[in-house]
Amino acid sequence: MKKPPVDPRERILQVVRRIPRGQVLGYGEVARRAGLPGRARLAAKVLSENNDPDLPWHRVLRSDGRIALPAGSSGFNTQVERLRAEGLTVTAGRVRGAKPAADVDELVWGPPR
DNA sequence: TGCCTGACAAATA
DNA sequence: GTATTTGCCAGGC
Repeated sequence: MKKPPVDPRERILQVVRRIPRGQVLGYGEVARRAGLPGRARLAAKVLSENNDPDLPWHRVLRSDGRIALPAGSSGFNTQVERLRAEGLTVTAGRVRGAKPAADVDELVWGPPR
């Protein structure tokens, strides 16, 4: 079986990396799928520390479906632009047209046996 | 070792 | 629908 990284940070990055284009996840959801229930804030910190251009961090939103970063910020601007580029609609920091990536579990943990 | 902060979540008004 | 408060856990100093 595939053994996921032991480092919590790596696991979170792994989950975020498997989010399909046009789909989004919440910090709490990402943490839970990474095997770290209740570590939503840790996921946020990890994303804030990350510097990987290939990491679709912009697909990670708050439980309210809102952009986590403050409107007007550089990160906020980038996130909105990227989401729109994927066919989604962003209004007032809110994301529309996107649905929770429920099938990410299989993408992360491999084939569903 | 102890205190403060944080790209959060859920509940309440 | 938004604004506030409380709780949870890890990381940094």
